[in-house]
Amino acid sequence: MFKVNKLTDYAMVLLLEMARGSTVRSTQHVSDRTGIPLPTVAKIMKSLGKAGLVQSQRGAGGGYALGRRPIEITVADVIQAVEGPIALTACAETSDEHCSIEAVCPVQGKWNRVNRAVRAALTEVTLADMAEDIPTFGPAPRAKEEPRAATALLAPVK
Amino acid sequence: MFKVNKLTDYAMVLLLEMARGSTVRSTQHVSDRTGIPLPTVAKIMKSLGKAGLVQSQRGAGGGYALGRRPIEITVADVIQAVEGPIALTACAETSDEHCSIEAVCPVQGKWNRVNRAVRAALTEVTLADMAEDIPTFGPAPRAKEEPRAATALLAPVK
DNA sequence: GCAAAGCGGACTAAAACAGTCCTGTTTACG
DNA sequence: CGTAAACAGGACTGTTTTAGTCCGCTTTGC
Ligand code: SF4
Ligand code: SF4
Repeated sequence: MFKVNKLTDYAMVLLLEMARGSTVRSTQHVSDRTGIPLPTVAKIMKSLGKAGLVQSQRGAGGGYALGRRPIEITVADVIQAVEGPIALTACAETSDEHCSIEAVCPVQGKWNRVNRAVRAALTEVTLADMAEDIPTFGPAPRAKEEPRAATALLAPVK
Repeated sequence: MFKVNKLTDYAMVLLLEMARGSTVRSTQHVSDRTGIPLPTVAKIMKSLGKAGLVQSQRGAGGGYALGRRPIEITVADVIQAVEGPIALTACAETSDEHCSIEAVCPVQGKWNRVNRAVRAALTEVTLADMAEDIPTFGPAPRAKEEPRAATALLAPVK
């Protein structure tokens, strides 16, 4: 089953939610909106932050906002932020690992072509593409009543 | 670390080795040639066999040969044979799984575009492409002296 | 008939992942 | 200036996947 990490998938959900406005949102808020558990949201946000995909505002009333415009964030960026380098095999040029056969393997480097093709495919699609006609989030938040009083107050924009 | 299964990688090595001639080879032989442990080779061959990528010949002097021409075997084929369907997310069209957010997730289906792009990239590269100027295998077999007496005798071709 | 080889599937150890938690730092605001 | 909200960083743990092995059965050439 060739697939992306579940956390990567979630990261995309979070980013898409955040793409709906440029206000700063707390992890709590985003968690409620998406249904993804709070600690998990926090963890993912940290990864995204390090990669610069989101900006953080610390302190009371703080939270996260997109680090750059949706059209400048590619799926490849998200994967790399959460999972690390995209390297289909241990011997790929983008990898830092090594395989046990590496010394004698005649396939050495042959995967690079595939690797590049996949990366190109992942770089083609941006957050903006995926955000197209996504209306609002699901059938409304989860349980707890809308908890955005605090954050709404200091929404920097709009 | 976005990567393919190690077994998939090995599968490619095996197929590439087999692409060098149309004779039937035993798993033992292929194992010696590639340095991949015998039981592992056997396991991979079974997967490849089910997918039709290799043909098997049972009984004494039996073994495996490619199931079709190298140009007709794509990287996507190999991945699917070993790992199962290529479905980047649980909600992808090619997936048979389901995710916990699926009901309320507005991203639903948005990954299909990415999924298709990746599959296309993987389908573009064939075994023939990867086999280009691969001379012989490594610095010679492993330890044990060349053990191909038996199989060489009944090589159907060439 | 015997031995070589594949077939199917069960099993286990090791690694990766998903999720949680805790301790510390920054910052708004009363 | 104290308090509480919120992020930062990292350790930890239970679960799931993966990689690798093994065994008993079937097929087939000699
Ligand atoms: S050296 Fe060969 S076996 Fe090892 S990762 Fe590269 S292609 Fe795969
Ligand atoms: S429904 Fe949403 S969270 Fe679930 S797999 Fe699809 S995109 Fe990911």
